[in-house]
Amino acid sequence: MRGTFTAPKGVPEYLPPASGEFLAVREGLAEQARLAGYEYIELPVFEDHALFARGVGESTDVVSKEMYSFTDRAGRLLALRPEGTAGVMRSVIEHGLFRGQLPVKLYYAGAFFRAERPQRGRYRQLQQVGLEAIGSEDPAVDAEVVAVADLGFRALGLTRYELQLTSLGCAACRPDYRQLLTDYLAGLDLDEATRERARLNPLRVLDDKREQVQRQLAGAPLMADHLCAECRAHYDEVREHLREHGISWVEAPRLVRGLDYYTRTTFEFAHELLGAQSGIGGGGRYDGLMAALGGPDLSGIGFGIGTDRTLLAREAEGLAPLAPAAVAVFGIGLGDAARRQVTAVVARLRAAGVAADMAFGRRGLKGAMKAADRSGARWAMIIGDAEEAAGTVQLKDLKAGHQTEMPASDVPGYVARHQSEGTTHAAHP
RNA sequence: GUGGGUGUAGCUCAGCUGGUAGAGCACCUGGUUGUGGUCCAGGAAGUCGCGGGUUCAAGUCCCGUCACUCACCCCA
Repeated sequence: MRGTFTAPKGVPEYLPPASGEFLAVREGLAEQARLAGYEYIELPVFEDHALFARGVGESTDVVSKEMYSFTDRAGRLLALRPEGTAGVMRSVIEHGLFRGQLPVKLYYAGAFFRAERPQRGRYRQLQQVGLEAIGSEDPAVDAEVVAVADLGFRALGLTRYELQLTSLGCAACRPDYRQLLTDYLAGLDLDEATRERARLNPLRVLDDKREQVQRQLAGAPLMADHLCAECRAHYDEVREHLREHGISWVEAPRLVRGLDYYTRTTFEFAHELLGAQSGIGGGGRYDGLMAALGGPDLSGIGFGIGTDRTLLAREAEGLAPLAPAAVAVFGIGLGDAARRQVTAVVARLRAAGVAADMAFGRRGLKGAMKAADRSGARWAMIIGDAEEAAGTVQLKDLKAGHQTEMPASDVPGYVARHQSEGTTHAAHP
C-alpha cells in the first residue's frame, strides 16, 4: 500500500509566512489580557467528559453533537475540550485558586475541538484566546472583560466590527421570562427541529437567522424588558463603565449564546466582512457555573476570542501584515575555511541576541546573495579567502547597497548599534 | 447533519461544442572565476482530487466518492 496522508478534515494549518501572522495575532490578543492584570494558565486539552456535559450544558449542540469523546484504556470517558471556561473552573476549584485575592484573573490560549461541518472560519480544531475573572460581581469587571477584548481587536487594527451587548438576567428573573417566551413560541408555526430547540432552550430560537422564523419573532418578549431590579441595576452600571472605557456598542436584546451557563452581561463581537462566521469573539457572565461544578458559589465572567477568525478579519479588512520576523544578518562563506569562520561569527551573533542565518551548501556567491536577499536580512556578511586570512568580513547593507570591510570581531557590536536605524528590511513586503 | 458551488504545475488560474495539457508568479541553471533585488535565455515540475461508466478517443459527458467552499444549523 502506498499513498500520502492528508490532515484530518476541518483542521486549519498555518504555514510560513502565514504562521508568523497567526503568532502575532495570538500574541497581540494575549498582550491585552496581561496589560489588564490577567495571568496565564495552561490547561489540559482533554478533560473528564462529564465536566463539559455539566458545565457547558447537556442541551447545547456543543455537548450533544459536537464533542470529540473517547474512552481511555482504563475505561474513563474523556473529551477534547470544546471551550475553555469549564476547564478553567475545574482547575480553579481543584487547586483552590479562589482562596486568594478575588477576582482571580486568568487568561489562556490554545486549541479547542468541535466536530462541526467545516467552513471558512469554522474549524474542528479552533484556536481561541480567552480570559476569566472569577469571584467578583462588580459591574466594573464586566466592563473590563469586554474592554480587553475590544482593545485586542483594535490593537490588531480591526475597525469593521461591532460589539453587541445585552443582559440575559439571572436565576431570579430568567425563569419567569423563559416561561413567557415559551408560551409565545408555542403559538408560532415552527418546524420540528426548532420546536425541539424551543423546548430545550427557548432563548436560542430568538437567534434563528431564517427569514420565516424571524418574521414570527417580531413581537416576541425580550429578556431586556423583564430583568429584575438587581439585574437592571447591574447592567446599567456595566454600561456606565463601558463608557468610561471609551467603548461603543449596540444593544442586542436577541443575542443568545450557545452555552447554557451565561447569565446577566452577555456580548459578542461581530465582524461585518466575515459572512456567516461573523463572531470573532464573545462571552459573558456565568454566575452559577462554579457552584454547579462543585466549587464555592462564586460568580465569574469571561470571553473567548477566535484567533482564527481574528486572523481572517484582518485579512478581510486588507490590513498590512504584522511585521514578520526576519534575521538581521545572513552569512556567506566562500571556501571551507571561510565557511567555518562564518559559522563562528554567526554563533557569536546569536549569542549576542542578534538573529542570524547563513548560506548552506556550496552554492555560488550569486545564489548565496539571492538567498540573503530573500531571508529578509538587513546585512549580508561575506567571508572569502582574503577576508578569512585577514580575520575580516565584508558587511553589505542590502537596503542601502553599500559594503564595508571590518574585523570579524566587530560585527556583533556594529550590528547591535545599527540594527534599530531605519525600518527593518521586511522579508515579505 | 441539510442544500448549492468548485476541484488542472508549489501558488493564482486558462483550456470553446470530447481529439490526448498551457500561462503568470514561485523554483533551479546560465548570461557575471567573489556580490542580491531589474533584465535576458534555458530548465525542472501535473496520477487534470479519487474510483467507475459512456466513447475509437474523456481535463472536457454521466454516476459515485473525497476535499474545499458558500448558506442553513451552530459557534470562536
